[in-house]
Amino acid sequence: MDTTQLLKGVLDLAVLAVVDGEDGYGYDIVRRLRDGGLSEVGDASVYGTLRRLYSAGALTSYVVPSEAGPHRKYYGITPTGHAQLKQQRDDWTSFATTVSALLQEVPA
Amino acid sequence: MDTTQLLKGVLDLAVLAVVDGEDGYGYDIVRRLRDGGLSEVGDASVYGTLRRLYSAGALTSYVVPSEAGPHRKYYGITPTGHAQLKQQRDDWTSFATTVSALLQEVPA
DNA sequence: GGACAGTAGTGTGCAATGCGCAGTACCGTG
DNA sequence: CACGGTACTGCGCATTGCACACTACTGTCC
Repeated sequence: MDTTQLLKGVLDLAVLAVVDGEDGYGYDIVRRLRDGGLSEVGDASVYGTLRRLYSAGALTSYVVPSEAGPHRKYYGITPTGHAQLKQQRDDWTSFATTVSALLQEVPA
Repeated sequence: MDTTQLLKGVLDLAVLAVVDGEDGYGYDIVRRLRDGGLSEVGDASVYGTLRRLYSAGALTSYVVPSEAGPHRKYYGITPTGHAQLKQQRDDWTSFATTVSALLQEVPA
């Protein structure tokens, strides 16, 4: 099965939600998402999303020089990002409700 | 707000679900989807989806000559389509559950 | 009778986005 | 000092929803 298409439009939301809990860096965020159930998410997708959200002003970033390994680019959420998270969470909720309702319209 | 991206991967499912209840033609299906809550769905998207599903063998089609207006191309679901519907419905349900859970991981 | 609105379907090109893959860089271990 | 693991970046691709333009048929109103 291919949940790729379902991810579209939700990855932003998922990333924001994860970062909203606690700042994180790319690799870590990928792990958190996978642990959270989005096991099929690709790392490149997450990095791309982080960059996009950063460009949009939804995230801040600061580099923490390596302690063991390469540097880590941490991301934190901005007020803009928080607003976006809230908005998209509402969108998602109402959308999910609508779709679920549509699916149940069929009794037999 | 823009639910465009959310629609991706769900339109197939929505169309299958609607047709599963009763055969329908493009214009009619668009109306049913909009009435069902997907108010922002574009007509071209639905026609495109119908063609795609038909090519994939998930739908049959038969033309009913006009009674009042141009001809109508009706679509019905095939066993293949039914299987796909079932599969995608499960995918959706589990995906929606996962995402909802992710979103609630953040208490504050 | 002819312009026009409404219904129904098709084709084209575009934009967004997730992904695979390759590449870079840094660390500790054998 | 080669190698595997961690961390990040860049490139090109495929899918898919959408706007827009176009065809075609019917009934209505002037």
